Amino acid sequence: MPSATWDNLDAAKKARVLQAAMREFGTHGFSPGSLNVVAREAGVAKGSLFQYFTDKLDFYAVVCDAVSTGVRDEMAARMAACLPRDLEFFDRIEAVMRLWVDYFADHPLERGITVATNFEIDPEVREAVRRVAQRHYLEVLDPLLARAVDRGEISAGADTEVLSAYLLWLFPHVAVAPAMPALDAVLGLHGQTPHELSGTIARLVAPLRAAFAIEERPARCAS
Amino acid sequence: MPSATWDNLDAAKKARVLQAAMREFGTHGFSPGSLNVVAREAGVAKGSLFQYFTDKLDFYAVVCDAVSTGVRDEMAARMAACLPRDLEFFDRIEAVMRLWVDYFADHPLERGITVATNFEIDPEVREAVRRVAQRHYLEVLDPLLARAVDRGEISAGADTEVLSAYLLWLFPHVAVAPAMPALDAVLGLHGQTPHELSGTIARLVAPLRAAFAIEERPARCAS
Amino acid sequence: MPSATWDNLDAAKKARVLQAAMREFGTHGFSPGSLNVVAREAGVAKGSLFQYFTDKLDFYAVVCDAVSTGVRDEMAARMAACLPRDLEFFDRIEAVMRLWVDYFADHPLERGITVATNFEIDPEVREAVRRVAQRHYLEVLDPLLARAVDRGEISAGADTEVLSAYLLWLFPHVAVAPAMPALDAVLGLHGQTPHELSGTIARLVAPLRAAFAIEERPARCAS
Amino acid sequence: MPSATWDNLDAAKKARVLQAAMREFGTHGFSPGSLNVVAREAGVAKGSLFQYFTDKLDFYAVVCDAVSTGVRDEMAARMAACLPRDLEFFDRIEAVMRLWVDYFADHPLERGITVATNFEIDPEVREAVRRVAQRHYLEVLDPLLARAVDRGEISAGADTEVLSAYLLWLFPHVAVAPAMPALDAVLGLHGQTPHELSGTIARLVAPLRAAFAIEERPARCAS
DNA sequence: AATGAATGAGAGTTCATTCAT
DNA sequence: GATGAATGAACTCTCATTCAT
Repeated sequence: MPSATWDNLDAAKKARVLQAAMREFGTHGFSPGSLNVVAREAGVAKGSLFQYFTDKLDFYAVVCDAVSTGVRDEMAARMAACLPRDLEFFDRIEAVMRLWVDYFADHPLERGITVATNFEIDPEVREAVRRVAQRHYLEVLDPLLARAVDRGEISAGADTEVLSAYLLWLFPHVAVAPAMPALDAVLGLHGQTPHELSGTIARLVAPLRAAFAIEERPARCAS
Repeated sequence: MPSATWDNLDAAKKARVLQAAMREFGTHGFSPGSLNVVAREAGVAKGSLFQYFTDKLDFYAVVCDAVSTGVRDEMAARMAACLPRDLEFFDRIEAVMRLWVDYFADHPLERGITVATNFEIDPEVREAVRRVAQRHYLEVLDPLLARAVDRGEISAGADTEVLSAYLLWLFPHVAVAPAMPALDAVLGLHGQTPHELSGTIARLVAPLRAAFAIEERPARCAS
Repeated sequence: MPSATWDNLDAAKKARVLQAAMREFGTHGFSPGSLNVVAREAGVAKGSLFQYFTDKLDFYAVVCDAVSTGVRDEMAARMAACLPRDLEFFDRIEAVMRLWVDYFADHPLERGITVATNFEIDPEVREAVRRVAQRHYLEVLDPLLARAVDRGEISAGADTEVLSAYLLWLFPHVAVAPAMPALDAVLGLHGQTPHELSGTIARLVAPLRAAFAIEERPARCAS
Repeated sequence: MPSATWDNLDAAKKARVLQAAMREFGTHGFSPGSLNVVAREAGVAKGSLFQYFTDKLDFYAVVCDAVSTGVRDEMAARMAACLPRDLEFFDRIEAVMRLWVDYFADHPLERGITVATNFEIDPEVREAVRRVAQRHYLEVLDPLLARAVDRGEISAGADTEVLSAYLLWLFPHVAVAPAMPALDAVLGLHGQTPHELSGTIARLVAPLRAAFAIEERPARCAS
């Protein structure tokens, strides 16, 4: 519940504040993130932040909300622009994931907040921040899934909830792991080139495809 | 690199320090966790902590290491005690996962540290803490996987790295999600009864089984 | 010295501002009382307060002045309405004190400001606020005293200044103590019922009566 | 509940802290009093105050307690040293009051805290601070009163509670009013010379004497 | 080896006041 | 005349770390 002051704020200043907050919270997370630093980097008075937001958490929630909304919109646009109309479901998932990875590779600030959102340990904060992000993910995924079921690309009886759960883990994981040392210990996602990532995505999607797709493809997944 | 002083410390005091640290870091994570609180709750002088450890991070690393070692040992014992000799691989994974879930349900302190380890955002800290935990996981998983390949329960050409990656996500997830609101948005893991959890585990393992197992079971997974 | 803007202000808004200020300053006193809160609760802009008044102290003085004027007027009205014409002086004092107590019991806002006025510690603020209140008290008391002397109810040579001083302490004390824990330690004024208060008032007035009245009553005061 | 650290503190530093606190709280009261200022003037680190005391209120309570204990002890000593053995009760009260006034005239710091204690508006703070002071007052007054009753200087049936209440008001009033402008509006206590004060004290005690004393003196009090 | 007092930087938050609109 | 955004100083309180004992 940011104040009207925030809503009506000069767009440039708003952007500066958001940007500084994304950098700070994205680097250190919520609790260790410092409002002093945000204010300084944004070039606004510390007190001003408290005229925009009721408290630190409110501020953080707004930042995360703005980011996940922005990301979803941007992704929707890219999906509309770049994806062929009638890709099979898992091919589409792979394609989206690659767009996703590309986007976050180019947007370290958004990536930082995504990390912070997914790695928040405090229950109250996580609650405030994560539900929104998950909703945005699901609003993109659910229609894709529904369409896949409709078109018979996924077997009617498939456990789509579990599929959702896996995808909801996969998406942030591949977005974030390439820039996060010591996150993924097996596939070596950290530091992979775009080309390598593309391959890794295919490998990661393969089991889901094997398990869920009505196949005209081979079900076994070879390395 | 804890000091010799720490290594030679009276066992009871050592236990008190570890316990207090588990509670504090497990509740708030590394950075917001307070050494003041740990010292107070452990009943040792604040200064003593700095004679045992070089700094906060060193301390934290030792705590996390101790926990993940302890968990692995305990799990190894339980697996030896409770698991039938010749379970098929995925049946065994499910069984282990249930043991895992039971263990963490009864050990909130260890669960807390597991959460903190998996949700650490600071790269330096994560590095210090997470590699160890992952190594312990893999030391349990890898032999199981190797045996499964040996016994032909997994197809020879299967992408076992990807399987590892999935399992490495699944294990902490099911251990931790039941006690963490707003973590899992789809399957409702939070607050599930042991019986429900058992079913959820089966659902989560099903796709991996479908994708990787040499089947005598049906490959499709229905909800 | 409130501005003309304040004087000409829409009566309803004026009332809202005064009311909010009474609540805030009456609860916390001058220095800890917050203009932010007053403005918010009154539904006026923070800046407006500074158009009505030169600064916080000016504002506070106006509020206190308004309250003590209002109280005096109300008390004058009640005295005219409720008091028999020819009560003896100390009987009248007791009666007035009971009216007084009743009034403040029903007017927590006015009571709050009375407390704040009497408990202000900062000399400049106290000066600005207390002289007015005392003048109002004395404008009520002095005529009563004068009449009493005139009518021979108080001995001609009596030290009426001292009597004034005592009454000037007694009135706010009994008005305020019933609602203030830890003010009066001996008589237990805090939390007394109206009936008990009536008795306490009689006890408190008794020594003054004994010392100052030309007696047709017994001079000793028994408990 | 100050910490052991405080209790064992180097006496000189303790004195510096107490002195600085008396000055600050005595001048501005509890809430507007600044711990920053206290720390600076005492020459200790801000953080140190929080190792001595749990919070500001705890600190303040300790300061007030120390002051009222000190004052009572000093007064007891002076009473023992300066007062003739068998003064009549009200003569004694007057004498004590003069000692009292002298003491506070020479001890502005103690006077400041006495003011702050008696003028605290916040109920929680007042409770924490005032009960102690009142207890100290009563521990001095009650024996005097008891002795007076014993010796038949006060009539057996007298309402000694009311007498206590008056004295409990009189003592701090005369101690404090000479240095506080705008406190007393009638007797002009502010700025009186010691000699004038002595007379004022006699005038103030006179009515109580008239009302309560078994008289060999005239009961009427003339100005 | 153990202690715990001392530190000062920094945390989030509130404040009265200013002034451009 | 009314507004409310902006400010930066000040607030209480916590922190990891040092070091003399």
